[in-house]
Amino acid sequence: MTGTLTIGELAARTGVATSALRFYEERGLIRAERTGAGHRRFPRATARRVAFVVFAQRVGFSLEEIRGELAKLPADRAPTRQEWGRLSRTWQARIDSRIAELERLKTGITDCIGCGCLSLDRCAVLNPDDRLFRRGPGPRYWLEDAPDAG
Amino acid sequence: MTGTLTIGELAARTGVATSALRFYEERGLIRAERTGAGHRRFPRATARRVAFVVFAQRVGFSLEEIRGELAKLPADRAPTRQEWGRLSRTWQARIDSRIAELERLKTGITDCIGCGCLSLDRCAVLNPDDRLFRRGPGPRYWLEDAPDAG
DNA sequence: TCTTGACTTCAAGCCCAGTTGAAGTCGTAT
DNA sequence: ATACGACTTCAACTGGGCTTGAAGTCAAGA
Repeated sequence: MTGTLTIGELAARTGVATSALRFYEERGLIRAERTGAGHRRFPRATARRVAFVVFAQRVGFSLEEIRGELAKLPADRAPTRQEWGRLSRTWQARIDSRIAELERLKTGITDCIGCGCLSLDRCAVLNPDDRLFRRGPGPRYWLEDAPDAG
Repeated sequence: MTGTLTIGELAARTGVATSALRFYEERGLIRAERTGAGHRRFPRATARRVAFVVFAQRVGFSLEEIRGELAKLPADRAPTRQEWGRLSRTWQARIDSRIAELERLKTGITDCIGCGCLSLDRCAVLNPDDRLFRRGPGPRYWLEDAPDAG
């Protein structure tokens, strides 16, 4: 019980590879102090942050989005009940909109594709708010869903 | 009205770039005949297949998974009501399991991360069937969800 | 002393889902 | 005749999310 965790300990507790943890640190999702030898020492609260990263990725958020959410939490201590509550409410709102999209897609496959309605650019299922469906080039432009909403 | 579509026409009808359509053909998701000059001619039913690809990607399936689903449909004519019904039922089952996972994640963020339960490898939210959570190295091992189920 | 194991950095590589660009071929319109 | 636009192939590049490997540092144990 040292109060901090080595990268190996953190990896063991979270199931996330050390290489991934270094990558997350580089990307600003987690932070570590250094020992005299230059070794990382993570605050114990980091395990919760890593868990959040894993969960959020399952939901479909990019690391950059997750970084933005995590920036609202203190890096070196456990969040208060209030702080955690705020975070998890915005998180739940995002999940809800994701679920709503899936529901649309579920009926869309019969109603929309099945019937031959194929103007995807203006499709109400893919593009409910009449936003421009495609935004600029790049591999992942389909996957965004109003990332700045909420 | 030629009965078939050029790649440009298919792109215009679906909103999917010609480069992506060539990529889909290369990956076996769609098929085209060739004119004497080597130009692609797509059966009209291809537009429906492309729509399916776009929808399925929004849900979160990889092109390889989508290829597997599409392989159950005829490439060069519209699917019968039966064929389409079968496909959309398995599709809906997949969406349902995706939604169920999101519901688990939604409560998991407070119940599981919030309370400090951080044994992600054996976490019931991430890994409900007690499957091994991590399967081999590779960037995307979190994202799979029993791809061969159904 | 020497080896082992955990750590460090840095560069390169991998997979996915495409995009981009160069170089060339058609067919039609002017 | 020639220019234009739509098409072709092929190779190289992008971006996200890491992993892998090489080369080095440090502390503890046989």
